[in-house]
Amino acid sequence: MAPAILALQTLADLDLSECAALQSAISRRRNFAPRQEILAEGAALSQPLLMLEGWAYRTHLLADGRRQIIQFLVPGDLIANVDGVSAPASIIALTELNLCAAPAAGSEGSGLARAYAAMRALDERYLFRQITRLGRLSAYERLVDWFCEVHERLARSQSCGGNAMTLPVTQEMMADTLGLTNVHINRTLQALRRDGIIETVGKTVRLLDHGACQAIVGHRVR
Amino acid sequence: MAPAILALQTLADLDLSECAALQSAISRRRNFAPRQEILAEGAALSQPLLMLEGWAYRTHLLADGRRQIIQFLVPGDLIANVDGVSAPASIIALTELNLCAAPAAGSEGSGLARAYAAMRALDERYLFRQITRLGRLSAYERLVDWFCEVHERLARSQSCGGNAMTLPVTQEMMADTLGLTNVHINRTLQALRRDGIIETVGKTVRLLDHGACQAIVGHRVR
DNA sequence: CGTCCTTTTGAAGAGAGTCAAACCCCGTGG
DNA sequence: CCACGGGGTTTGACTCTCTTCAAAAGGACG
Repeated sequence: MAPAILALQTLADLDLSECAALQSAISRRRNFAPRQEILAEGAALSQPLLMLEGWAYRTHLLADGRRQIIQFLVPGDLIANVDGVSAPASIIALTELNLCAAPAAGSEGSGLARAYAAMRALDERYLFRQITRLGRLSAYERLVDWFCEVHERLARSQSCGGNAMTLPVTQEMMADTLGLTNVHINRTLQALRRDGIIETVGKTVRLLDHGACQAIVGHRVR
Repeated sequence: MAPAILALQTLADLDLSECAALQSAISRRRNFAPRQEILAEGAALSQPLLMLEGWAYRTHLLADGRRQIIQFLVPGDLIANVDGVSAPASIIALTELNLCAAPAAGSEGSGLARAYAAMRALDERYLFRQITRLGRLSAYERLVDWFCEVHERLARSQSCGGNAMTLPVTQEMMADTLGLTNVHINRTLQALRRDGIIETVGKTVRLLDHGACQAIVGHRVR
């Protein structure tokens, strides 16, 4: 089963015709190479897209070269559109990736409509979380919180095995995501390894002590 | 004309019946006192709301007392809901305020539907901007950028005269919005006054040199 | 095996935080 | 009318997290 369908099914039950519509859309998927721009800032998008496989990221560039990565997009994520409104940030493929047009939701209360709505609500929740992370967490806490979030999102499409996940993300990109420098990311990762919070093998990160993560981040009141 | 209607009209043309529906909703508005909670984090919201008058803010609290203000809500802003999904952050009235249920949009391409969609897109754009602000701007730049954004949003409902606007916001709240401390906000405001960027009289702020603001913030690539 | 990207390390510096106290404004009540 | 109180603002001195700059080391790949 495609990761994207798995992710949507965790949000609402999809009936057979909806799964068929998804499969049909998937059969008309588009492929992107790493570093390829999926959507330019300021461009219009004629239809919502659904991430199928691979990673992308949404980013803002400042004229002096500073970059802020707004969020990463993983399988199951939606790229919403509003007719006549231009994209507020560009989206760039991080890995080889596939996406397709998100099939129409049908009637208001349909499973697909509910799944889309839930996914959009989740998306907003993650944006709020990113704001809190940047505004009020220390570097150490930002990394832990971010790892937890990424794990949660990958788990939704079963794209990670247990507590281990493979992140196609350089330390410089983590820095641009978390509002830090690559140097400081590097040092903070060392601290996390030293403290037995994570274990890294190449690009694979294992969250060793999920309880400790919750404790660190978990002063976040639900 | 109600500020909220003015704001929506800047986003899409509304026909007479839509204005009437808005007026009717406004006649059934609800009033909130300062500091009153409009929506608790984790609570469900049965219908979307429309801000009519006054200010509110959306906020996250951490268990150790740290606070992040996600965004301010001003007249014309929508508070979206998704059935069965709980609110990701609480909303609190900052001033005496009025809001009402957002009237149903009618058919897909109606003026009201387009206005709502455009407002939601704007909202997302401001969230992205807040992320970039927190992640990549200095304290000085954050304040300038934030003042520009607030001005733009108030102007939409004609809630500010020219370049002057009255912000019912303490320096401590600015700090919790911009990821800084109240002490540092205070010192940075002094720098802005010294540099002739802003002028303050009580809670009223005047943006003196809109060009300079654009230049400071304007390395933001459109 | 050389090249390019990424990670790692060191030393020094700056921006923002912390703590504590004074000051100011403004509404309240004696 | 003025002392009182309380939130908000301002100031000073000191600290610390994170940045900057530069260079070395590691790894993947043609």
